[in-house]
Amino acid sequence: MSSTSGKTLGGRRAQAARNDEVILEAARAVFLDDPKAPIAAVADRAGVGISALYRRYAGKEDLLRQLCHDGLRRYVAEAETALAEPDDWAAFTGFLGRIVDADVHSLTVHLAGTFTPTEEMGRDAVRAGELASALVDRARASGRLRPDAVVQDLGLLLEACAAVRVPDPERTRQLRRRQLAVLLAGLSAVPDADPLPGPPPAAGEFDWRWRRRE
Amino acid sequence: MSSTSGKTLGGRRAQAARNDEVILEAARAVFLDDPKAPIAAVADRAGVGISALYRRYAGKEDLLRQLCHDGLRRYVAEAETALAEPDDWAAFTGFLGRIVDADVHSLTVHLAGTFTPTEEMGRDAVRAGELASALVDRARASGRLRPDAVVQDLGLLLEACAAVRVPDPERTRQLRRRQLAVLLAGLSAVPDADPLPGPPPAAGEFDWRWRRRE
DNA sequence: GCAGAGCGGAACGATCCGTTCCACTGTTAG
DNA sequence: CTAACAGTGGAACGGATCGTTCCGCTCTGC
Repeated sequence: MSSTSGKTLGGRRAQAARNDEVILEAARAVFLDDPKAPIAAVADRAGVGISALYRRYAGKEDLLRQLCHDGLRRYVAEAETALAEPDDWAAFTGFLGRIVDADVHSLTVHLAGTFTPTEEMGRDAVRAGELASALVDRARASGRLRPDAVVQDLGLLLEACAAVRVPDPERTRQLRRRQLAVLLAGLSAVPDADPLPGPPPAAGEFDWRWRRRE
Repeated sequence: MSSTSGKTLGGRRAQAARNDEVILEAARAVFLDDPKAPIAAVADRAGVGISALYRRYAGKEDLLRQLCHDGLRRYVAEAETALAEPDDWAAFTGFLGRIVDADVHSLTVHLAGTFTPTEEMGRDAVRAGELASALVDRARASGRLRPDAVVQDLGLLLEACAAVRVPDPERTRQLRRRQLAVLLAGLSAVPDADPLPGPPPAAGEFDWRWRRRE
């Protein structure tokens, strides 16, 4: 098609550039469905050969790390968006809705432990925690969130939504929304409610997920 | 020790009888932790050799089937116990608490699809569904359960609790109890509550889990 | 004392999977 | 026009894993 440089490349270069995107998309879909899927499954799904993968990533671990880091960045971005929302409760629920819809939890937590994390990921994880804390604090201060809810309950909530899973992705999204609605109703402040039982989840209690497994 | 027949066997026979129990217990623990653990892990955990396993079960599939069926029977038994409880809401919540504590959900659903089920299991599954329906209907009729909750929401709830998982089993139980409390609060009837979104989970929508995977 | 039930665990064969490697193809610089 | 080569498909390789079998040993029950 067109020539040496400019917006739209033609021929081989364009195909390569498009493959960058196609491969990442396929990897997301495949590893979301099964965190320990073989790398060949990603290639198949993307409709490319295995070489196309290894040209871009040093190995499986590299791809997984990138995918997970993308999820983490998305989490941070959505949290920042939410903090800009004036309504405290809407910020909280809107944030969770978007995270659930985008399946960010599966991208991060379920992939963790399959690779050695970078230091930058550690920093982003800390930042994610801070932002989440801010959102929870605001929601609690607004009086809409029950007083005995803590930040770590977000982890339980997201895990609960991510656990919902049927073959059809769109139906999965609907059912997760329903699950989220139940959980949010359960986390809403109501007068004379029984307090939540047991010691609340503590900071760092879920850190083991990030340590290398296997 | 003692002789040919009687309550307490001594020696080899006794060891064999005890192994029956030890092996089942080890299998439960191992496969609850990882549904596709190798069979050798069960032997190790039980402190026996692999032969001791194969003497009792035709193969891995056989063991998994038995384990799953045990879970199903436990589910049915707990549901029957619950139906005998006069207080409608206590029957409902008590049932769920016991199922969550015993991790029956992991024993059944997470093991399903790894073996070809027997007809008897099919019948037990139907019965389990009927009993669960009865419990939900009673809870809803009592006015304590929100009107737009359906039986299949129990599946989502149990999945959500089973998804909570930390290395320490006792702590896992505590956190699951907390999760259960949130979900039950969310499923409780409150005046002027927003209805749950989306088409509710339908009958048979989760049957695919029981079809053979891999 | 002996037949054999019960057992431990090595060995085997079948997959499965990450990674490497090579032949091929269309593009692009000169 | 053509030589180099970036980009690619996919076969092949080596290692790991796991279910199952098998053999030799022990200790019991008669």
